[in-house]
Amino acid sequence: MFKDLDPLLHSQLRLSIMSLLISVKEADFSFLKEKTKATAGNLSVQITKLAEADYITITKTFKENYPLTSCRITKKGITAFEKYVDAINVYIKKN
Amino acid sequence: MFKDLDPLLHSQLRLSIMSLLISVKEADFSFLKEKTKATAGNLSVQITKLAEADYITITKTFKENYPLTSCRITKKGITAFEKYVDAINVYIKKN
DNA sequence: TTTATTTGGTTTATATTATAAACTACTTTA
DNA sequence: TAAAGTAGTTTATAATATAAACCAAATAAA
Repeated sequence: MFKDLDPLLHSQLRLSIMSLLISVKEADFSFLKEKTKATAGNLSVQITKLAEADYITITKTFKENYPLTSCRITKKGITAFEKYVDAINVYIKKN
Repeated sequence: MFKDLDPLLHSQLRLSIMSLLISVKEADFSFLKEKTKATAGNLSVQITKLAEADYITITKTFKENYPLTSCRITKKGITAFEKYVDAINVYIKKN
């Protein structure tokens, strides 16, 4: 009846991050923080989890002397997201 | 950008329960347990939470000597569910 | 008929998760 | 050179989900 919802994606913040990365392909920490309205700490934790699952890649560089953390979604991440979308639709599509 | 997802509905089991109640209108404990594959304890906890929020009503009767717990979705529950559907669509609709 | 098993749950203890607060490290500005 | 700002990370705590243990009554088995 109900497919399991990938617990890694079934989290408000991680889902927002993935949703953004699906559309923009690359986003830095500040952009994600602003769009999601998350605290920096929370965002840091959640992108790390997504990266550990290979759903995104995190690249750390410097931009004008400041550290810059950039995120990109991976193929695995896209697949997982699409699977999540299919699964949640079973729940939210009435009847 | 992202609407908040009602935390009461953003739970796999509670969402399954609501999804079922949206379509069947009334369901007893065993039915929900079977469809959701939840443990009885978990199901008991989650329907109680939904009832406390007035998203469902719980009616306890007896059927052939055994206790029978029936659930129905309320208007408030339907509204909340519809709002949740709108919100989650912001996350899962690519672009 | 008393013992075990099943039904239909609830309560409670634990594991997991999410979150914010506190902290680190460095840069810029006054 | 002290204070304030940038860009994060780590950690402590609160909230949540879940399963295990439990309870009460009914039925079946010995």
